[in-house]
Amino acid sequence: MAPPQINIEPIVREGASERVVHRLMGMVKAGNLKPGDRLPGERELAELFSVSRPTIREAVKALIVLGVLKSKHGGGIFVSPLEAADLLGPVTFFLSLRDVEIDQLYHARALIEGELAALAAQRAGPDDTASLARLIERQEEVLADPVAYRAVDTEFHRLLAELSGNAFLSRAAESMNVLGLEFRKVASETPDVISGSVRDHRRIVAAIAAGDADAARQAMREHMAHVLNTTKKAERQQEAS
Amino acid sequence: MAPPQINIEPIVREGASERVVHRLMGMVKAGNLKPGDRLPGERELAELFSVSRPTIREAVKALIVLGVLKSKHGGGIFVSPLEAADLLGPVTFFLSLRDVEIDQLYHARALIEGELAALAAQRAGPDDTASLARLIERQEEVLADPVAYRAVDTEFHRLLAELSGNAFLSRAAESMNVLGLEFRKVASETPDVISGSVRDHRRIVAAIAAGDADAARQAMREHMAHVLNTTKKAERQQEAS
DNA sequence: GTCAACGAGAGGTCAGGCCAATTTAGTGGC
DNA sequence: GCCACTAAATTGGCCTGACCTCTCGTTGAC
Repeated sequence: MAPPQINIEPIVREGASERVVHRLMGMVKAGNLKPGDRLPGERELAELFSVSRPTIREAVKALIVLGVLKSKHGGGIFVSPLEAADLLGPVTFFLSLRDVEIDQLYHARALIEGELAALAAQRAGPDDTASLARLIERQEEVLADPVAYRAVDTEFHRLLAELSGNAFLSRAAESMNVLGLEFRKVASETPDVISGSVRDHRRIVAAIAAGDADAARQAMREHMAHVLNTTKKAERQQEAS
Repeated sequence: MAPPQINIEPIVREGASERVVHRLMGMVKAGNLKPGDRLPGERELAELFSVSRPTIREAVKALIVLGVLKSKHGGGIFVSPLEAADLLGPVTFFLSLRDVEIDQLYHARALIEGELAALAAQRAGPDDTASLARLIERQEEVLADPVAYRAVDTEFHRLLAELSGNAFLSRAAESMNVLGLEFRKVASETPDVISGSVRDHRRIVAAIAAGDADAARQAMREHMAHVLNTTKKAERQQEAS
């Protein structure tokens, strides 16, 4: 066995752009740059750090993808609000990295979305339940249009997640919803399947409006079970064809 | 009030470099690019995506900072192992630790880890419970070494997740464990805190060995509550200093 | 057969320029 | 004097082309 704890770290020479990334990250973390602050222009930054503009652009771009900075074309570069929800993008990415087992996916969704519904029931006010009700009305208007329905449906789950107030569960639910979309072929979403979903949604909202967390969780879990059923049914039909 | 539901989203034109970022991330997610794979050269990528080399470099650099890619000077660009720590490390760097968010994080962990424990209780065989017991023995050997304990603890939760058989919940639990690591300062993990955790672990394993899913879930949730408590206590002490 | 030196190819960086969007200041009308 | 409109300066987005350094495969000498 090799001698322990050699730690030959220093071989990793830190390139210019990485230095810039770390310097900027440090400034944000230390509070020298606060959310909403505007950074100097790229040309100016290049001079400050004694590097070229492409190098600055690489570093800034990386921090934008990380969610730490935001840039407005022609406006400038700003420090993003740094809220949990904005920074959890990589979680979504990480969660999307698996071969999808449909039963597992919906077990996970039922658990997480159910909890989101329960949390929403505890926190939602009259305005919130009104917003949910409006979304359901819109769902009813597009029963015959699977594409439009899917958009409103996603919006429904997104709002529910927001109402839960838990950014971590929201992210997890979002990624799993996206994963589920892969399987829920649009073709399988017939008007009566959709109207069944809308019925589920209405029960969920009713429980939330009543402030009944357990009922909301239960309703959401049943909804997920229904979605799983129709998804698997469509899957079988496709295989048979 | 402004007219409702205008939703002028589409203004957000997706720049060239962002398109490249998303395309590459999509290829990784879809499995077209697997960990360890080598990407075409920058010049070649530029031609493939019909953009210039600096644009490619910006996108690649961003994905490197994100932990999705790695590059070796003179060697090429490779897909990274895509492990949770790599992908989420940069994020935890910025997650400001407001009490509310710590509560959210542990609410989420309790939910997901609890379900993992319950699933494990339903599926684990004698060999599995023996493995879990062995890990607990190792934990007892390092009560006084927080760093070593943390490694074994992570291994314990990882094995539990594997036994659950649900890849999505496993991933979600792993992400949240990594996110929580930033807050659980090693310094706060004193021997008696650790021995408390080991006691929790033993109760969890006992429930799993008995095949009692509800007891396992409950034990795990209490464990999470304990961890949350000590984490917040350490946080307060640090603020006071 | 082994090993060292060489070179093709890869990433890292730089310089300079054009385009597009935004901001802002100046100008004109009211 | 105030406000709306326009045009120039500013800023990010992207490209071309070049040079450097490092890696690795190959080739040649030993």
